[in-house]
Amino acid sequence: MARPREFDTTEALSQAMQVFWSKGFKATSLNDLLDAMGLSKSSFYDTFGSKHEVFLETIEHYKKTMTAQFSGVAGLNSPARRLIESLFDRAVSRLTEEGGQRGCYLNNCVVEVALHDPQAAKLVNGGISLMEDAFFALVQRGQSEGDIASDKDPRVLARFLTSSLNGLLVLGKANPDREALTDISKTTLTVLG
Amino acid sequence: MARPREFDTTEALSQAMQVFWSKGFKATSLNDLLDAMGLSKSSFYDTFGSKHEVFLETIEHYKKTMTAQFSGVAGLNSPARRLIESLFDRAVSRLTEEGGQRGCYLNNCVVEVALHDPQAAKLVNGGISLMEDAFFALVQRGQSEGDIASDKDPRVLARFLTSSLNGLLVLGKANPDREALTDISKTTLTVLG
DNA sequence: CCTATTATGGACCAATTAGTCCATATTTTT
DNA sequence: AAAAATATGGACTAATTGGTCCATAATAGG
Repeated sequence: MARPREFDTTEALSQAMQVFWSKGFKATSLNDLLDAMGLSKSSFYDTFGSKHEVFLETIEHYKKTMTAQFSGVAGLNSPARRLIESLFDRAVSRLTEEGGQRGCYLNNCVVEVALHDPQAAKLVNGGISLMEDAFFALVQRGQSEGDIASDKDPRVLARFLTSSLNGLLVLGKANPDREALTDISKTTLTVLG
Repeated sequence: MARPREFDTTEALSQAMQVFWSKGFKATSLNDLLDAMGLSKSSFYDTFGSKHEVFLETIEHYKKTMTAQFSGVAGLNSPARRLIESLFDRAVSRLTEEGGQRGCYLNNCVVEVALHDPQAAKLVNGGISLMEDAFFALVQRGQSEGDIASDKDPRVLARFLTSSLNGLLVLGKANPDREALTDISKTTLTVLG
């Protein structure tokens, strides 16, 4: 019918997310976004509507990529318990890398914005649920594989792991001390039995 | 020598902290501050210098009040383990109260600001250390009282508790579901043995 | 009374904010 | 060739931002 879009929308969204992730919603200016996304102001508003709408879409985008990653991990045929451990290990590694202190995007969004932006809050909550569900599936598998104590409620363990991972990421953001983070990570995993 | 200050500086600081706590640093405007602190712009700048300086001072202020609270709790002669439990209980209660979802001020500051504000980051880190130290003292006491497993490194436990409490607060901010939060809290405490 | 300090309010500032509008040019499909 | 959609850049807006400056008034101690 007409001229096709020249830029990749999800790629642009991904770039926008990077900026929000690093600077937060409020501290990200329109120009920051335009630079990162490589768009003219006109294209930006034509395609995305407003700063806030892009923001909401980046949360959705994050959920998609995160679940893709998670289901990738869960699909590996290593023991589920090992997979859980490696998730925590990777978190510690990332936090102690240079520039790896951005934490979890959902986490950042909760803290900065959840209280005053119900739309964002809802999306973020969905994301956290996905995280919890992923842990839930892994815990169940771990229990049937015999690597995780079966007398414990998998839903409770999943919640605990979700909370712990978030705590780890916040603390690591504040002070990326590998030893302390490893301590925390290992202690957390002892709960699995 | 001269006319004395009419307002209470630490009271004003406390009010400023409330605003930052609710809205975050960036989203708090100068007018928000003036309203909350009950100061004229002139008095504000005379006394505090700038928005950023007030912000830093609110972090210090928080540390003072927090440590006061903590040492108040630690001074009680209930068993240390009970005190730790009650800290988590209170967190859950607060989170499930109306308007109790602001989380931990230090936590909020870390997430929003630590990456781009080294001065704030340093202060916040100090605050988190205080928290960890408070847990450390309680854990040690709990171990000598026989209520906490003595074969575990108290420093490690203290770090774990600090991280867990932060995770709990973030998750509760996202979704103040009493049942889920209680699950997490109880699971966390099982680590104490 | 004099001086030092504080308090207040308003004028003022330059910069930045998100967002609109428009005219123009470029591609595509029919 | 025409229609439909996209791209671009620049002009423009109204509001808000943090912050300065100043003139004036009140209040304390020496």
